[in-house]
Amino acid sequence: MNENSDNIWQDEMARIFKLLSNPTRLNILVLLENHPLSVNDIVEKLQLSQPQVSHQLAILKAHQLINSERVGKRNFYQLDDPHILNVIDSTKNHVKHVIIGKKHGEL
Amino acid sequence: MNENSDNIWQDEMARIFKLLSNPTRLNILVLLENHPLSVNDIVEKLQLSQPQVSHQLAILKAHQLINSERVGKRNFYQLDDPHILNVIDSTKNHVKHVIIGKKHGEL
DNA sequence: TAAACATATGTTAACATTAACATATAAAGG
DNA sequence: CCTTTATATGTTAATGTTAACATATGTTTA
Repeated sequence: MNENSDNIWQDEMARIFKLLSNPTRLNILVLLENHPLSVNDIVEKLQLSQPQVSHQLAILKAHQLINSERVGKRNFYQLDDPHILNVIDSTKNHVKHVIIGKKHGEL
Repeated sequence: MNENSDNIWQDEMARIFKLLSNPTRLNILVLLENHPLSVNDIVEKLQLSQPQVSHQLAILKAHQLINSERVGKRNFYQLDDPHILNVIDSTKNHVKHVIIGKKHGEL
């Protein structure tokens, strides 16, 4: 009956998935899983250009996946919603499933 | 220490998220959450062209998110990996979080 | 307030994705 | 074996995304 009320979320969901579908952004999110980091921290850890990191951070922030706090000269970014870690984690499980063993029923 | 061993999955994860980032594909997956459906079933439920549905089904199948079985003239598709439902579900939670109440700590 | 540092923004070209259409294949029934 | 039904595939144009670069902004400290 309200099997259809979920449709409301689908568009927004697609938007979230699009955010996560970029390896750079995904890497950033995973880095932030443990602790807040400055832009430069991320630049160094991921070996990317500063503008690119800033750009992706801006996108992630615009969609409320992360937030930032200024400390002196530096901007520290951190995850804004722990749920997103669940998303990433669930996907990790799916990926393991695909990579390791192929299918379940079918072989 | 092996905080880095997860990096192996990130590329494949990004690929999965890309699959989920298309509203059409997402709609299809959600439809299949409950029961296998033929191509035409999906066409009717989603009001899309048959070629487009077939095309997206092919993509989903190529990435092992669904599989198909021929019954007479029809091809029935179903989810191949229940994990993917967890991914969708986790994301639903995140989306609710964003839409309903904005942030947690910050207000 | 100028210099140095940290980060953000704007622009554009390369590339990837999607949608729309025509057409091809495959099975079933007459 | 021809027709109908169900689905798949190929092609192309429109659109969206990413990466790379130059440059701008904001903060601190001398």
